[in-house]
Amino acid sequence: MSAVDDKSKTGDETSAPSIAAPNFVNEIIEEDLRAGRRGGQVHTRFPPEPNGYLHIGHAKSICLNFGAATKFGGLCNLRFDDTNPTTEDPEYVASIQNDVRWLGFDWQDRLFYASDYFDKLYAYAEQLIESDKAYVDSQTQEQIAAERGDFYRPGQDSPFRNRPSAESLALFRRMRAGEFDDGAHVLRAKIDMRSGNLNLRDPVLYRIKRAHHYRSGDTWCIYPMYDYAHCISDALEGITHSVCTLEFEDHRPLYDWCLDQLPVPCHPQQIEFARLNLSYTVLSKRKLLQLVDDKLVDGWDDPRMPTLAGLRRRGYTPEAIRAFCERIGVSKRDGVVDVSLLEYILREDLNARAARVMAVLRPLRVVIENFPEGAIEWFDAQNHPEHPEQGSRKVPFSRVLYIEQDDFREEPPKKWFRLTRGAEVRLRYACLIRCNDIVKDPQTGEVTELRCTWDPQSRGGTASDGRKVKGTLHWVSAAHARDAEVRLYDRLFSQENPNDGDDFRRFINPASLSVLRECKVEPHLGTSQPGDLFQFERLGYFCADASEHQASKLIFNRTIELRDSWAKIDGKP
RNA sequence: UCGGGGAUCGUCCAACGGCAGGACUCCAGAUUCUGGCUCUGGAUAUCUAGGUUCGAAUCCUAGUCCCCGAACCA
Repeated sequence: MSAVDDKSKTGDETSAPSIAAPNFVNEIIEEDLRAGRRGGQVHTRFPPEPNGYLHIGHAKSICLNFGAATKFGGLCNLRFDDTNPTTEDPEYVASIQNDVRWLGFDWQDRLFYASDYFDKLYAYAEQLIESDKAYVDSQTQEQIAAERGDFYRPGQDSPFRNRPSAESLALFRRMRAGEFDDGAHVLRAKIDMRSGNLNLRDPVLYRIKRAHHYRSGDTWCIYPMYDYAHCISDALEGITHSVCTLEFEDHRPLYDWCLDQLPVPCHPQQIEFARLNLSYTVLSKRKLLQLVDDKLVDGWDDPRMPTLAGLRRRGYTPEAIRAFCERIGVSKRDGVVDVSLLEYILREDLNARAARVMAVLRPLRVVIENFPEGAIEWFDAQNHPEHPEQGSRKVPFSRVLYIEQDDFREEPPKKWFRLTRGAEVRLRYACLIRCNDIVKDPQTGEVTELRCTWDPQSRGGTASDGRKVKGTLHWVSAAHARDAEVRLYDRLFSQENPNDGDDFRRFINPASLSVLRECKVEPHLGTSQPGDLFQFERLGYFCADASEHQASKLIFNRTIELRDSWAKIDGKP
């Protein structure tokens, strides 16, 4: 895991999240404020369970919750919903805090854990029993399940449902004291076994689970269930608007029921929105975990992962992710956002900020025959043509250069602007060259070298006689170039909806990563630091790998290609 | 067959009884020392059927389709 180290900010840019765009959640909050409800306060929370890394779907929720708080002058808490010790891990707790901070949000001193409320939750549970709103059921899990009925048949009351509350209380205390085996008893709410909403058919509130909790250790052997713990945690923190995803919609009556039975400080309003789905991507914790466990990717921060850690290592900026979350909006319709929107916003952000450099990924040797051996010309190259204030740098030019193999074709197709025998092109920021001859490997017939001449009158890139060339190529001087490894990342899945079939893993794109080990980059890149972002001119946006890049071994990740309209033309018949 | 939710360009989001709009994608063109960026133009939508109304994406009625729900997961 790479530390939070945001190299992506340029000096004059602020990382302050922009004000949340209007959406139906904000409209509800605004209306509450207008009507003077909830004491005129806005207090939200982001409540992850620490059982996996955060992904871009969580970013939507984070932006919504923190964004609403910011927009209305309120607060947003970070709370770990850690009520299931068997799946949770401190590694996740650390990564989640790291990622939320990196995204640009601040919970200040309001970092909470549901596990810190275990005492209070337990005391409330005793109250529930005393007021005959909950009872201890001593049936097996199977019996309870069978009794619950199904969608079409009502449930049946448990034989223990009318157990005297004193008896339930005594049993519950013994559950807590560790006198029973796992599963021997559960605490259930006494609601309505015939409800059409299965969540109200006497849901389990507490279960016995002898598992070591990463925070509370072995203090507890009973743990509260989500429906019971979440609403009370919200109330204890004074949450006004409890925003969650659509699948909790029919849990809302239970959320409200619990709070109605107890003398909690307040009764937050649960509001549900549609979770993010992205084309060519999986966003379920289960599947992401499987990718990691099965080593189909290189960990949670593999640059192909939609995790915030993966996106960060890939070269995404927090600003781009936030802009994306704003742009997709918030609604109750479940849909699939086209990943090309994410890519568009990424390019938009990177185009504005990334310094331009030249790098040759698949080198083809070029000899400038009329350029003296050992001589060097230094040309001035702009760091960012759209931001001249970012200055320029000197790039060395000499007799032997490298250009991209893709930029030469012996038999050029129509509309070919690049190099071919007899053609003239510009080397970016340098000069015009013409290709006179080609050298081939006598065995393979592969083109191994281009023999060219330069026009000394075109120094800087424009011909003295005003003649135009259509093609401009990037290049590096062979003698001055640094070697680099470049990792070309592409979409992890080749199927638009990888969740479609029986096994999402068969849609993994076999070309999602290809490693190029013989790349040549301009000397300037020798001083680049892990995390630095660049545009390799004419190729795409790249970042120095956050964990493996070093001065002695340059490693760049391709964040995203530049749009390539030539590929379209070239691809046509 | 039960409960909850949702249906607007290919995709996402707007329009809150008064000209269906924006963004992405796609197509065409201009510009360009990045076949990038930028700019211009174009294509494409109100689930269906009735009703209310001067006027309906919006209100009413009846359908249709899609999503979620039967963990001692969250």
